[in-house]
Amino acid sequence: MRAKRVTTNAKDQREDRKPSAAWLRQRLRWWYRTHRRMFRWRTEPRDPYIVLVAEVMLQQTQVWRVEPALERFLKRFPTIEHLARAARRDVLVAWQGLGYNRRAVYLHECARAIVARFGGVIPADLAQLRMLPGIGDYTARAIAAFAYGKDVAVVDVNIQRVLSRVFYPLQSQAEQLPIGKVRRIAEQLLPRGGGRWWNEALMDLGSLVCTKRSPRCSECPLRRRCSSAGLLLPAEQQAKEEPCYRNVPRRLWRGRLVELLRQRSSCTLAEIAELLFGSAAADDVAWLRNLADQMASDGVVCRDGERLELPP
DNA sequence: TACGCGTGGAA
DNA sequence: TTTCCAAGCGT
Repeated sequence: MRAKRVTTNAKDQREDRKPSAAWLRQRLRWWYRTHRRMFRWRTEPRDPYIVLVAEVMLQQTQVWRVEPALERFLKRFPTIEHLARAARRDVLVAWQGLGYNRRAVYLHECARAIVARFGGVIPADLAQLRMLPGIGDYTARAIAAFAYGKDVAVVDVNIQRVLSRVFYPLQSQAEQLPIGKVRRIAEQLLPRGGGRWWNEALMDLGSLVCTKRSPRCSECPLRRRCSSAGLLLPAEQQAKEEPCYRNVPRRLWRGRLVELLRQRSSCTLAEIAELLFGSAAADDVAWLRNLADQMASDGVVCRDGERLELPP
């Protein structure tokens, strides 16, 4: 008769499930061979410019939305030199449908900085990448690993979620370990020479299987050693309030304003207030002027007196 | 550190 | 219909 394992508490029992790095690498490499996703930014040989544009587009944005936008964008701006030379307005027009229009401004300035400072060669060095506008910790690591095959641990929200769940027993689908803790784990796990495939595999697993809501644990290659397999329950939602005007969140007004200026070359504040609010009352124009000024400081619009347009 | 920043399909 | 969410970044 087999003696029952003696455990002091439930947590210790879960700790036993933690997989070794070797096991994880073997399982994930096997899974990745048959389940990896192919994208324009993953075609070989890797083009760092395509990786850069794609990674900026992918910030907080789903793949299905980025794929067609990236094709349009690359047709319009085939090289980093084309992008650097372009008018800001054309970059914002090409950004249509992606949202977070400030990213287009950052990407444009990023391209200009790379042409000016690095002769148009996108850096492979993390510190140099981090100094560029719109390139944060994630994107710098993504470019180093995916474009140049550097052995750096990439931690996006997908990888953070996968590693959090695998190494710690989580009961809510919303829970995850702090980013710093996850990065330490990720750096320990990263196989030599695995900068590309390992990070992509973890990311694909998080996107396809270890999803935030309704994770497909039964299809997961890591389920036998995952601390959270079978534990995850839906998170209780808690919406937070956004600053609104006329019952519409401020950033929606920002989006509508940029979209309006994509269609028309130039408008007065009063015309825009009429189009957006159906009213050009003094309060509405004043509120719009304030909005436009902040957007101008973000670089997504250009205000000349009472006229508003996309920046040249 | 917490907040503001777009979009539109899915739940 | 409403709510939630998706390869983050800068301030």
